[in-house]
Amino acid sequence: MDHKKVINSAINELLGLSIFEGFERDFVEQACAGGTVVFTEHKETLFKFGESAQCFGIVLNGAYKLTRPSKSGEDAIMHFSTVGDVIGAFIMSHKAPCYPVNVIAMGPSRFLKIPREVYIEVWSRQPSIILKIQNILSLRMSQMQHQKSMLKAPLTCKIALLIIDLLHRHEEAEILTLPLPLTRREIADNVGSSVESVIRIMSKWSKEGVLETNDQQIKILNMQKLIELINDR
Amino acid sequence: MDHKKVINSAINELLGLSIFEGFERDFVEQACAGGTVVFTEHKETLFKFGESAQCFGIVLNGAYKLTRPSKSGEDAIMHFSTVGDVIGAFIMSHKAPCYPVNVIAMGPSRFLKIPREVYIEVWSRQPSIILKIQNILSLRMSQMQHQKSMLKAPLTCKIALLIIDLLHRHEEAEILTLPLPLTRREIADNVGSSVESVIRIMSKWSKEGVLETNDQQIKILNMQKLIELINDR
DNA sequence: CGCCTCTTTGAGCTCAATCAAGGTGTGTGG
DNA sequence: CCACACACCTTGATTGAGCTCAAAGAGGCG
Repeated sequence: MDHKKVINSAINELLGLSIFEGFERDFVEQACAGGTVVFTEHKETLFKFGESAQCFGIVLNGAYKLTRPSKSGEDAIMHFSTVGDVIGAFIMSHKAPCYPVNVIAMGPSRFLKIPREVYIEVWSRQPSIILKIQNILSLRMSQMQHQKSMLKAPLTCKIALLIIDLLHRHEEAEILTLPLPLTRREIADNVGSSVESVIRIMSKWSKEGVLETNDQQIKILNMQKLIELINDR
Repeated sequence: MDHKKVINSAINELLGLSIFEGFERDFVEQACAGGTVVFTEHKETLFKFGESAQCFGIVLNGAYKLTRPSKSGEDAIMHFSTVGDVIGAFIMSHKAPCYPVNVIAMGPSRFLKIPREVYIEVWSRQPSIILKIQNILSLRMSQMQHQKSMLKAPLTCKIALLIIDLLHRHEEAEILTLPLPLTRREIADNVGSSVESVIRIMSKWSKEGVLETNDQQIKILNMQKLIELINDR
């Protein structure tokens, strides 16, 4: 059966991710029972803010942005989820969970979607996996806090921080290209500024040889400079 | 033995808090094994940012602010913890945990301090309690996200949001006084602005009869107005 | 070709930061 | 008991980082 095959290969991918590090294949299969692999194309919405949350899951491929509506026009971006990130698991244990963010694909992406019941019956009974999730949440939290501590810093710092954070998603230190396609608008919506300001700062960096972008792929040339910017003020 | 008595009365208090709602007294006693009740006076530091985290615990009384150092002078305030809030539990399952924030008392406060081993041996083995903690974390997260979505909103909105959030800590809707003493500087450090700006906005509100403050106790007179401010833009 | 998204640049303006100065209340030591 | 330091609050004047508005070029796509 085709469906079965797809799930199996997805599970193989999962075994390589940090969340299931050290788990038996058997358990992972249980944890993904009833799961389906969803393909989303660029800008397609996976979950919608405020809707009843019947599923959670794991990013297999590509990236998603988590946004919240804000009256002032554009939605604010809360977080960028890349491969291996868990989305929606934190709220599965609520009584009547609603998604606290929109989840929108950035480029074509793949997601393993798992029904809430499986969380309740399998995940939430296994302390080791809840703790893994808690670690993911706590990492996300710590990123947000770092950002928050830079509220009074100039915009350059905030953008530099975002770039460094995204770069640190790779295990390997030598990779210098951001793991996801990123528009200036998305950067602005994440750091809470306007597109124009982001553009002004980044074109200055391009001229100075700090980074280069083609087709929304951002490559860092002078990492040291960015780190200095973050620490300086 | 005196120590025993203190702990016992602390456990009685805990049974009334939402985190241990529906738990047996027996389990709560295990969960607090080795715990000590700590008194901290105003401005005293309970935990220090970056230090090895050997303890976590629960606020019994009063309030604490969680801050992060930021090069630009004053520390940024990440969160205000009031009665029943759990501090530090999220990082207990890390390999070599360090406190990600300073924890500083706001007014004389009481805290039940529990050693890390108890977390590892008791808390982390009990899914129901990990889930409770996850809910607390997720609430805190959701507050931060709400704040983040207001990044582009004018300062008035941010302050109004903070006040409403703190007010919602009470179960009872009719209480209109903030549950903790709050200086203008602390408000500024939380929303990421300067003291002077906060003062300008709040004195305007005082004149308009939206709220009144005496001795750092803030009382809301016109809640509706604040809610409008948040929603308007 | 027209439509759309993304990027870019310039000009002007605004909100809130900064700087400066002064007021009040509390604690501390001579 | 007074002098001093310190924390907090207040108000005014000045300034600047970043926002808004406007206009336009560069792909990509049906």
